[in-house]
Amino acid sequence: MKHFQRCRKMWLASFARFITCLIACTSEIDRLAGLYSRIGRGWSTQATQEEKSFQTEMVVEIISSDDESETSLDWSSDDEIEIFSNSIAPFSGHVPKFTTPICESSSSWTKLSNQYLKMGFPSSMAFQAQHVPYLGEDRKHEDPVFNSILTYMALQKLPGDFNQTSYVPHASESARANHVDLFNVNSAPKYEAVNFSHHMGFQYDEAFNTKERCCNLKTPIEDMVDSIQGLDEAGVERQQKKRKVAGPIRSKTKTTRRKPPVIGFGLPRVSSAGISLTVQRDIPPRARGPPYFYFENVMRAPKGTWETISSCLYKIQPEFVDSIHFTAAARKRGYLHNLPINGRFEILPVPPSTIQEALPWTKYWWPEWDKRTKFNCIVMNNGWPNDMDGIARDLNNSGPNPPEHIRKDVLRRCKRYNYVWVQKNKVTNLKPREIEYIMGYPNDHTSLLRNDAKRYECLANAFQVNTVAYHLSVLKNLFPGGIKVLSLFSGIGGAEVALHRLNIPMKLVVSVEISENCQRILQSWWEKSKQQGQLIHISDVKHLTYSELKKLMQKCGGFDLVIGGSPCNNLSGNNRTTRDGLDGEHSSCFFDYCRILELVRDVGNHKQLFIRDYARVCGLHTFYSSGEKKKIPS
DNA sequence: GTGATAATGACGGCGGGG
DNA sequence: CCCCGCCGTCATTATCAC
Repeated sequence: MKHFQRCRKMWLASFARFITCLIACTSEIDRLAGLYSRIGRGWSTQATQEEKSFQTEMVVEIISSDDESETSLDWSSDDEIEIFSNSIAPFSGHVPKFTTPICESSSSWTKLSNQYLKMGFPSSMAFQAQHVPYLGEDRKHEDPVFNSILTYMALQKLPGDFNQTSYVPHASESARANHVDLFNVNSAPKYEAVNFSHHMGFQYDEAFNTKERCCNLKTPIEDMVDSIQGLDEAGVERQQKKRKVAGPIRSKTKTTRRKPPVIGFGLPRVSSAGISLTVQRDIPPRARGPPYFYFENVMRAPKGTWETISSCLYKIQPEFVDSIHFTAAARKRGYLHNLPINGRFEILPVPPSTIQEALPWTKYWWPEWDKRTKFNCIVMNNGWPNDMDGIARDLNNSGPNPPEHIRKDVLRRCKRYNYVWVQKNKVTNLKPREIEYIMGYPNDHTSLLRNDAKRYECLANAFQVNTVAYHLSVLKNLFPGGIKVLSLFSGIGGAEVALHRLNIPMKLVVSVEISENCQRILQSWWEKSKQQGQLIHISDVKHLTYSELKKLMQKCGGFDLVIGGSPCNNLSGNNRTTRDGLDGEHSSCFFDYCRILELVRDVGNHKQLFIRDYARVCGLHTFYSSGEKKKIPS
């Protein structure tokens, strides 16, 4: 098996290289065509109908895991797709000459700026264009400038929170040497370039399509490889050889059960175009919506955690999704919900899918031996100056070709803290606005916090908007007139931003969030994005008692969606001191989520509540200690 | 008190090798 | 099947300067 896996990897890598060549041609044509056609007609304020329908067509549903009985679910998983995407070289490797870093304090108009002005770009943008490191004598590489300007234009014309005013660098950011912060690139949509993963998914699946295979993640990877074997006969020969040595693969899979992959029920960029697949998901009748619910938490929780979560939430199987399929950073999370899973679509614009697309200016100092194309999970600890200086010291002391052990150590630290290259041999961590961009939030969403550490904390605890929006997109047709949301553990409002990006009107949002900073951020965004509905803040889930909730629901007429990701502090692998599982101080709020969800459902259905219902929901856990017991009607 | 800086492993999945 | 090393992880806490 291991021989075969190695062989499979090699084969997939070679196939990826083939596709890369193919795409290098097609995407360049597409890109240029798109670029110049947009120059002609300008940017549309929103995605065109064609773009929308194309996106919709790309949506198919794929079964992600084996259909075993719920008693023998195995929540651990691996990611076959990642192997595929990671086998691709990060970028071409051609690094244009860039000798003089362009200083942000430069105020003179360059010839190029004037050219852009003549083309009709606003002066502010033309001015910013000269701050891009592509400029200089090597004029072959000015396309990225164009792209940046165009994305900025799209940004300016996007509705709602994406048409913020121009970015003025803070003093601290200005001091960030050589890091040319092409302001709105950070929050810019990515219309201009054909998304690589997107293409990969399309082409990859096309290969299946031509073989008339059902592209189904339930299909063993061996079959997938078989189905595209025609493209690489040599690979098949190698595979067959290995098989002879290693023995029949399928007989082995009977004894060693394949774990479900780290992807959910169909992902847009790893699915096939034009193949309609449906998913039969077993949701017990008593769990069906409305009201709908959506729960999120870390995938790599201590053993048994997701079994407990599932058993408390109607034994529905969670879908495990890595946001790496939606943006440039990994974020392995479990999502448990009773939403429909057919008819999902991605929100536009799609975010950049690689580091190089998200932060293009880092390419120039990016050493060829750093093969990263994706960030690891965005966490609170982003490294510290001493560590970054240490990397520079190590590399400077080791000459132009650092030895293997130095490279390995540097790479390990870069991966751990998501460092990016901003000078020769110099790295720095991601800045808050860059994280906002990758996480799918509007520019400066958290900027009212002056403390960067607090911003990092808020963002590390937030939803990845594109991923969540993909799941919530099915609500668009269900609630055309607007939706009433109970948002538990709202944080910085990932769910709200996602709904807004989906253009689903929020008639009412009751946000339960204990952090005042997060409340302020959500309130600020709510006003800034000119929401028409009502936003109510509640400070703590513990305050949302039966009587309070009943009062609330009588006033508003019930909720359509209960959404939230309970605190992960005691579940995260990063926690070295208090990783206590669901019994932990913070993570036990999960049981409050269950309690409130059940209340919403029962009050909404005008059911009479019994103590045994609470006991069922809460187990023998925290609920009875919160003083609520006395208020339970008997 | 606040903010910046810096240091602190364990756990579980995974894959290679015997 | 087991062992072992590698890898990644919505974090917490002590210390110091202001």
